[in-house]
Amino acid sequence: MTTSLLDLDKQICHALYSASNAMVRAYRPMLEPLGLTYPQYVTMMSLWQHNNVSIKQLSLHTRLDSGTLTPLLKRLEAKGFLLRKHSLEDERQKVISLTKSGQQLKKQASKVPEQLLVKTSMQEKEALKLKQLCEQLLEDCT
Amino acid sequence: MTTSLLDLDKQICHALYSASNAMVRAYRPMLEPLGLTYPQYVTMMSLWQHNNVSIKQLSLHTRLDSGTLTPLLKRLEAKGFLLRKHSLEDERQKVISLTKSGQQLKKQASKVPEQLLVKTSMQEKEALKLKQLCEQLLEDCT
DNA sequence: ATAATTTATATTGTACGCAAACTAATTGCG
DNA sequence: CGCAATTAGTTTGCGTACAATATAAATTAT
Repeated sequence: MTTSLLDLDKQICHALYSASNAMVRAYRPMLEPLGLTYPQYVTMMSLWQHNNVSIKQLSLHTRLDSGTLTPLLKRLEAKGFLLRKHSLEDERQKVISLTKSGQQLKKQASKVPEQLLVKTSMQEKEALKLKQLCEQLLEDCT
Repeated sequence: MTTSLLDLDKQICHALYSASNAMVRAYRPMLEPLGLTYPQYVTMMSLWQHNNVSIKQLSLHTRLDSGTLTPLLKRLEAKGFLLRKHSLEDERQKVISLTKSGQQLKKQASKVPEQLLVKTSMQEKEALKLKQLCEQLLEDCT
């Protein structure tokens, strides 16, 4: 049993992959009361910042692609959190707009970030470093 | 449009999630010639280190759960990279063992880590920091 | 203006990720 | 010993993730 670059325990990407999955898992019990999955929560966060946007804009901001967003948005619409109207200026586009219910959900969601932080032993400085490194990797992979 | 903890651009987890997805995407063209997806590549890396293991052991090392591994291993078996024999000592267990072809694949795979590194602007020190932070988060979420 | 190209979104098919429920083998305990 | 509890792996069902393909509207180039 020799040692090599392929050793799983040396792989940065495997650590990243596992951490991302673990993070999504940690969110689940907090998001379930809101009726959201993690990607749906990301989408709602985007819409709470910028309402009445096209799917393209939403895709750029959330980094979820349109093939993922189309069915995801249908599910959020089915839950009554948003509407998918087609744009009048450009018939190709759809305009995604929050319903009252979707807007109100933000209040409940506002407790989620702190709930998660409690779980974490990470200092703020470290956390910011992690974010910066992820963004750098993201940049390189794009 | 006010500012809040829920702003997507402030979210560490969103950066992590996006980076992980981007990383898997970046691997794809390198793994496709080997006939592997990223989780399959992770599994093969584990087996190149420790052959003839149970699914439980594989699950602990790869951090993929058994519900994911069962069908994934069937696909790797269908591709001729491994065998799923049942254990003689404990009839509940399966022993996963690489075929000749699965062992030989390691040679081709050995070029993958460097190919990916080339894409990256990250210094080795930074990369190790990223790995360490991911492992810390993983620990906290577990 | 009409054709060619580009753009926005939707659809399809394959492969995870994982909770939950299930099956079968093994262990532990009274 | 015998049965309850545990353990290993499988199955099911839902929701992504994403390449590839399709469709329709808008833009551009001729």
